[in-house]
Amino acid sequence: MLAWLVEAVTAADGLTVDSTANTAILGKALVDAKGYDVLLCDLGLPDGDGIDLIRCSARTSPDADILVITFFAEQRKVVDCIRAGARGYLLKDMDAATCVQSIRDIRAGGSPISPVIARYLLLHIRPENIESDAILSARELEILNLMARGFSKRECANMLNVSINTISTHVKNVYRKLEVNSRAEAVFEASHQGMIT
Amino acid sequence: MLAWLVEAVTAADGLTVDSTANTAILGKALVDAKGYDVLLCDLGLPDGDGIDLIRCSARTSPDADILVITFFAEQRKVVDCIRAGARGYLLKDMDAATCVQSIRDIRAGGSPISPVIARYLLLHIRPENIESDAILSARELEILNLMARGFSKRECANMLNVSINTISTHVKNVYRKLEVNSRAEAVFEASHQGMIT
DNA sequence: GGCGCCATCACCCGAACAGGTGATGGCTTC
DNA sequence: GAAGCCATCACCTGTTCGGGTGATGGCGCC
Repeated sequence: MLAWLVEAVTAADGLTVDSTANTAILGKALVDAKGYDVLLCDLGLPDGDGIDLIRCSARTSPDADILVITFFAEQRKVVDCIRAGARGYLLKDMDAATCVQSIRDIRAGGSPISPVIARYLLLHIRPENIESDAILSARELEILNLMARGFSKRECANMLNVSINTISTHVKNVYRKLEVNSRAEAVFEASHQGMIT
Repeated sequence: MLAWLVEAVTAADGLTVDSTANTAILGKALVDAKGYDVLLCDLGLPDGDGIDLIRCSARTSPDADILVITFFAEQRKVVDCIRAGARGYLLKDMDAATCVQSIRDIRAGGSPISPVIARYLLLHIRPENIESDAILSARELEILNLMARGFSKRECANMLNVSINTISTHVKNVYRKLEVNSRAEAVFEASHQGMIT
């Protein structure tokens, strides 16, 4: 696999292979040495997790693009890699042309991602909530936001120049609409549904 | 563009073009008629927003795959489309082969996404927070999660089979670590940092 | 013109909460 | 073996919150 990859990249116009490693320890040494533009990284290394390598590279060489090329397609691993700093994720079933094109894409600021992998990422984008969308009034949302920032009812009342009783009423209505019965739960729900940021 | 697309799809083995529309109103009629497997949708329609079409299709034909093919590459639009129900997003700069392959991919459960677009989605995945990661103990996190679900201290105490005083102590420590001083703020912060889901 | 929703305010009560102080034992880490 | 963190528990105080009931005026919609 490594040999195949090196051949494909070397054959491509304008791309050169700087160094290669087939273990996590050797890879770590290459990352520490810096000086690369793109890091192609597998996850299933024999002596360690490739994610650590990604994390390390993201810290020491933030300008380098990290492209994961692996067999693994578990949702958990995919998201972990992205969170660790990977900017592309290819499955080991693409052809040489796709691979080379992906390296060019990632260097151009894009994020080449195999369709199967991309589906996992899409699941992380919160879908629109058809029913419970914008059911809170502007005032209620405003107050809920203040609450999320830790302000008490009395503080909210002062900030909005209304009575604390008014705040209480609004809060109660928020609870009713979100079907919750505590401030923490309301903030949690609202945060989940993207109402507050 | 539409003609080019129809030609490419028709020429592909196993794919047929059911119907086409060049306005949002005509598109709406096709969506209402149902019976399609894949909806290729542009965003820049002359008489309406393509996102409404996506939203409508996602509701009436949830099993159909929606693939956005458009010039637009604004982050806002991209995320809105995904949230509305799109499962793929291609820029209008790919060749016929890529387009056809993408339709096959999306039908196979994948999500073909142009690299430029995918980068926007990656920005929506919360990166690892190197500093403030795992500063909460497992127990504290557990209790914070229960709190976010609306359970009171007493309820938490019963569920975890400990004293309510213990819960109080944990909660206080959470406040100290997150530098907050209310339950709502703690939940908000934790939710923001991805500690609770 | 009524119905619904919004925003505003008032009063009440019992429960919960924040914040403080203090204590114990266990478990790593240096 | 001392220091640090964790998990556990206790008691106290004043404040806040949740929930209930009730009221007013404004605005838009059919």
